[in-house]
Order: sequence, then C-alpha cells, then structure tokens
Amino acid sequence: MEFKEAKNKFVQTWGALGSQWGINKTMAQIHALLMVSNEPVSMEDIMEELQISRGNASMNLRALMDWGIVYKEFKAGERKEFFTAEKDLDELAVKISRERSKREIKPTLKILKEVSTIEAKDSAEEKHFVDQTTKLYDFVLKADNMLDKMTEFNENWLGKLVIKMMK
Amino acid sequence: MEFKEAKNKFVQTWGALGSQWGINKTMAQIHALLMVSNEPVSMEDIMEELQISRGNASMNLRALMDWGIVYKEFKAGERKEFFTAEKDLDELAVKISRERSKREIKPTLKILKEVSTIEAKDSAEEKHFVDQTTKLYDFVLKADNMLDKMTEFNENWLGKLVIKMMK
DNA sequence: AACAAGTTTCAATTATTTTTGAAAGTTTAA
DNA sequence: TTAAACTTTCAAAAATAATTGAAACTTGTT
Repeated sequence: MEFKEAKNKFVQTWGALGSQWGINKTMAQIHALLMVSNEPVSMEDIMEELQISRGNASMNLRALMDWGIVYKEFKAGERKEFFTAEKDLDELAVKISRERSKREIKPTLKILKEVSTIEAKDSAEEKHFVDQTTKLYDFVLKADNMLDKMTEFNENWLGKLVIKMMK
Repeated sequence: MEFKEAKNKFVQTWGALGSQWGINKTMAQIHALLMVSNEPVSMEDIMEELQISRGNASMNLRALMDWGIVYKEFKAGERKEFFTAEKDLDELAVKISRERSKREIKPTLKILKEVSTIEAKDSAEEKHFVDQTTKLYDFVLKADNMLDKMTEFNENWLGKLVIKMMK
C-alpha cells in the first residue's frame, strides 16, 4: 500500500468511526486529516482533499475548535488561516472526555437525580423505579468521577492505569 | 413530580442520550423502559407506551437482544413473548463494552495496523503519518485491553477501579 | 388441515441530519 | 475608503436514517 492510499483509508475509517459515536463524518475526517499532517493545513486544502464545500469545512472546523482539539494557526506573511490538530493522544482523550462529560453526562445526572427522588408510593412498580434510577445515578456519577481522575494522572494516564489494573 | 411523569422523563432522556452514542432513539427508549420495569413487558405494551409501530418495536427488540442486554421471557400459559432488560449495571457496562469492542474497536485496529506499516519513504510527511498512526494503534490497543480487564474484575469493577485510581 | 395468535420482514414513506453555495461579514493593506 | 482576500452564516437541497404497515411467516391449538 502506498502513502496516499493509506492516508485515504485512515481518513475514511476515522470518519466512519465518528458517525458511530455521534460525531458527524466530515468532522471526524477533518480531524483525522489534521492529525496525520505534519504541518498546518489551510481550509482550501481540506476542501480539496475531502471534496467538501467551503461552508461545510468552515462549520466543522469551528466545531472541532469548540471541542478544543483543533487549533487555528497563523503563518507569517500569509493572510490565510491554517489548522492543526491536538496530536498528543493522552491530551486528546482527556479533552474529549471532559467535553462529553460536560455535554452529556452532567445533564443526564441532573435528570437522574430528579427522577430518582420522587416520592415512591408503596407499589412495587414505583419502588423498583426509584431503586433502579438511584443505582443508575450512583453508577454514572462514579464513572464520571473516574474520567475526572484521568486528568490528575496527567502524563500517560492510560499506561499507568493499565499497570494499576493488573496489580 | 409523580411517577408517570418521572418515568416518561427518564425514558426520553435515555433515548436522547442514545442518539449521541450512535444508538437509535427508539432502541435506547425501549431499553430504558425495560430497565425500570419490575416485570417483563410485552411487545404490545412497549408499542403502547412509546407510541411506536409493531415493526419498529420488533426490529429494535431484536437489536437489543443481539447486544445481549435484553432477554425474551415466556410466561406460563401465555402465547405472547415478554421482554426484560439486563438490570445489573456492572454486567450491562461489560456487555456494552464487549460489543462495541467487537464491532468498532477491533476493525479499527485492523485498519490502523495496515496503514501504520506502510513503507515510509524518507519524506517528513510520510514519516509523520507512520509515526502518528503507530501511536494511535498502540493507544487504541491499550484502551481496548483495559476494557477487557474490566471483565476480570467481575463484581463491582467500577468501584474497585475507582479505589485503585485514588491510591 | 385449517385457524388463530402472534412475530418478522421489507418496500415505501417520513423524519432527521448533513451539505451546499451564494450572500453577508471581516480583516488587512494600499 | 475601497478593494481584495478570506471566512462565516443560513435557507434550501440532498443524503441518510428511522418508521410504518401490511403481507408473509411461525407456532400452537382444535
């Protein structure tokens, strides 16, 4: 397999994976492209490589920057904007976790707390509901805290974690 | 908030969360409904509660069973089929992890291996590509193995993990 | 074997999400 | 201040995904 083919395959695969995780295909593809580029890439180049419109490129780059995993760069003497991706994978994972926690887990916890604290009458049905949602609240809270802990490990948290787990 | 309202809120929230994770809304809602039901639920009841068609209910129940997180039950004397969800959350998390690993991570690893082992010529561009995809391969492999480890902890792995991480 | 009770399948429809492209907006430089 | 170079926005169009519903299928009963 030659370079161009490999690069394309990688971008496609990463894009497909994105869709399965609620991230749109183009956004994931742009990210993939930037991750494997050794130098900043312009919007023109992204449009060209992925065959997408200017509007599409612009919106998805914005989204990636909102997630904090893609940065704008300015090159001396150039008017154009260039983009680079966060390439450190520990850092990338931490940022993605933080963002998903904020956007999805925290709001869910709020609802879980609400629904798990209703006044359960004495029907078995209501008791089971309160019991199950309470357990779910505890579980999700614990999982979320664990993600937070990752940040504290800073460098190479995944490696350290694997070692701890094996002990 | 009264029971019916709380239940509905929970089902809606869980459904919305599902969409963000590449699971379709109805599938997540059915799962939510079954999780908080203290006894097996028939297809009729699911259709009624979620206001969905028979075909939709049937297909999504099938998908949930393929994931191994919903079971068919038979009640003595009844011709109809009933359904229950896996209610143990540790078990649920393990099953979901296993399934996603099989469906998404393993195929991705295969591609990453392929593209990261191309013959990199001496251009900085190609070298960076090989370097980055190799790191990605290692990272994803490590993360996947970690998920596997969860199973070994069996009971209450999340709790044990949190304790280990705090040490 | 014919029927009844229930379930599955899938082509057509409907709903949702993504993409486009052109107009409006910004920024820099002369 | 004007113009050129570039970016953003957003309504409309296109693409994708989910849902319906009725026919086909299964299974148990008489």
